[in-house]
Amino acid sequence: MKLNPIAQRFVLHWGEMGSKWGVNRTVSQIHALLYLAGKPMPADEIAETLDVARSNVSNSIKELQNWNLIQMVHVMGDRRDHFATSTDVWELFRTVVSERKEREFDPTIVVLRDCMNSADLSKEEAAVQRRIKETLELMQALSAWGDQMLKLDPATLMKVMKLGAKIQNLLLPK
Amino acid sequence: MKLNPIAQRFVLHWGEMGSKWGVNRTVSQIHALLYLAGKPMPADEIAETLDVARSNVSNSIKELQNWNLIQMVHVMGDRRDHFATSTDVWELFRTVVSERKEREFDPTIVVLRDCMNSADLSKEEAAVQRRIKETLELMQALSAWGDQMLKLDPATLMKVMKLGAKIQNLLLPK
DNA sequence: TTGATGTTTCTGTATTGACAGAAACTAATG
DNA sequence: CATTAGTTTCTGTCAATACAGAAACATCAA
Repeated sequence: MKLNPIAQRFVLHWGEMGSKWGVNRTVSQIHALLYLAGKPMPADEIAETLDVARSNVSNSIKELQNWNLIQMVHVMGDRRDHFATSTDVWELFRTVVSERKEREFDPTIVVLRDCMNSADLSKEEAAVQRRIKETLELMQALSAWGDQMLKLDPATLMKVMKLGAKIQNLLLPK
Repeated sequence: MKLNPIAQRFVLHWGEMGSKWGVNRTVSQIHALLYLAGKPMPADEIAETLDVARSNVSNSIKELQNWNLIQMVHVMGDRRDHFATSTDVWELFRTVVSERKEREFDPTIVVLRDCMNSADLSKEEAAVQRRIKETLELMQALSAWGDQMLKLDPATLMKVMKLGAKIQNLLLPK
């Protein structure tokens, strides 16, 4: 599969973005490719299109599966595993946010709670205790809010976002 | 300055977290340290406390300054520059989100817009064009929403978050 | 059961980024 | 203006990660 200039630019840029956010470049590129392709692709074709080693693709696919971002599917008359991602950008967005939250946000909350419950806490100055507590509270609030937002359907979520800062008008008269 | 066990745990964990999100470990550690310390510290004391090279601290401080996360201050009777960060976790949160957005989110929007305006776009399948468009739209919506949320004061923002999914009740009767 | 096709794991190399230590530089003080 | 205290930049080393290529493994069809 040969990429047109725009698709190429998209895939390459997505790879760079991924890097900046701690995602392996090849992993992001593969996902971008499958998203644009919009149809299942076998691993060897992915490797060829992106010009990376077959084994690299294999490992990256495993990673994407762990992130629930791609599914394995089969094509009639083809023995090979094919891989596909959702073409619904909202669904992808929510999957990414939810996975990241689970593996890189919630664990921090656990650590902070742990700190708050530790016997060692009394050794710290009151101000330090307060700051840890405030950090925990902010993160918990964000976490609970995030969970609820993720449950809303895209259309509602979009409405909420469109509302933007006007939301405070709905808030006050209460 | 010697760190108590809890402070140490906090600082180390913050460093790990940073790494996962593409922030240099020392940079995150220094920021965590200054946050907990709650008072200005000179570079050499930071280096000693975290047990890293003086030069490493110097570079990391520069990075934190670029992120608007720390300020240089001076202490009476001390020639050295001291560095301090806000102890308001909300302010920190907003600074980080806003800086990240500016340098790693908005540029992607620019690239996507560019793609949409490119003459090459017609070479792509209609479905590809649509997906790029949808991606751009989602990111623009998020960006605009983020800008507005960042302008709200912490208390309001907290109320919005507390409201959570109940927000859709305010939305429907409209 | 054997060859063909496809997948996964392993091993070594290369690249990147982090970091220490030294050297160079700058500014303040007497 | 030289000495001291402090900061920044530079250079080389180290560690982590990404990656290619090969080998091992699995599955299917004849």
